[in-house]
Amino acid sequence: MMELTRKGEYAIRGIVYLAGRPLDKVCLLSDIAAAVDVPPTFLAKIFQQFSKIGLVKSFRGTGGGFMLGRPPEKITLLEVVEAVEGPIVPNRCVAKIPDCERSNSCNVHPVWKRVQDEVRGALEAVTLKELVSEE
Amino acid sequence: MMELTRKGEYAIRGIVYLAGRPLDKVCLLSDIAAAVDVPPTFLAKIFQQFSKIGLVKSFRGTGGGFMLGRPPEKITLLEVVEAVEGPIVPNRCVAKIPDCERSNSCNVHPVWKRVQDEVRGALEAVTLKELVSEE
DNA sequence: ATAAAAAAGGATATAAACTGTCTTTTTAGG
DNA sequence: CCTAAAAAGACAGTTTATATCCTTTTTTAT
Repeated sequence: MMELTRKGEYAIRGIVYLAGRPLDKVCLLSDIAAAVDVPPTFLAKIFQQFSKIGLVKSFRGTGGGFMLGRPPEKITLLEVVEAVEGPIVPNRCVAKIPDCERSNSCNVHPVWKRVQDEVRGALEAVTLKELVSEE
Repeated sequence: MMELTRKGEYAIRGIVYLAGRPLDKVCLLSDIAAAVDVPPTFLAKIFQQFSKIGLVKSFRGTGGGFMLGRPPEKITLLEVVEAVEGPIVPNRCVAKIPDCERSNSCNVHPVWKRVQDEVRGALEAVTLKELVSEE
């Protein structure tokens, strides 16, 4: 239960790798994909999503590729995960548009709210800077 | 992401309802299903899983049905959820048999471990007793 | 201008998981 | 023996996940 999908896993690997490269250098998608061992076509879709919300900057044409959209310490793991997986919603009742009417009377509801807050908190507390392995 | 399935939702509804009934009374599955608005055949599968691990006691034949296997204050929400959804595993790397070898060197790994611990903790802190609505 | 490089976008395909239903079997009571 | 009820197993439709492929657009270099 509550499992990150491949897409999420790949997304993290890809952007963490990018965060570990020289920040002013454009990286080829194919290079990133090879480095983190992810199908290039799949990673392309992921980076398109990143690009749309500014998590990465993309450059087309010869010499093109990707750069981090912001310094690594300004990008949280929560942003990365939600970019590709959507919002953290442990149960429908705590979604933005909940599809459960009894939320008010339901005693389980606050539990899911708490789970949601804790997960979001844990992911928001971590930035890409802390995730790049320094050696 | 991280969403409880219908099965999980139904499981909670069903067993919380049972916990709110007189504890020594056997309840018909069909009655429970009707009360909590869940397809009876689906709920049957769920209660079979409950029964196997002793969360509920089942009685076959005429006059049969289900009873809570333990007092409500001795059953946690975590048990109920894991009974039908399997273990709480936000990422494969924190599963019992992880399929990621780099767990040692990976900086993301401790984050998922933390998420796992917090979710489990939040669900374990709540018992069925607290979930039955008293009015 | 043209060709080549690279990302963007769209369509498609396969497999797995989710959400059930149906049928048969087992157990218990009257 | 007959009926009530859960257990067990098979099956089916839908949705989501996991990609891949192809075409288009943008940019750069020749």
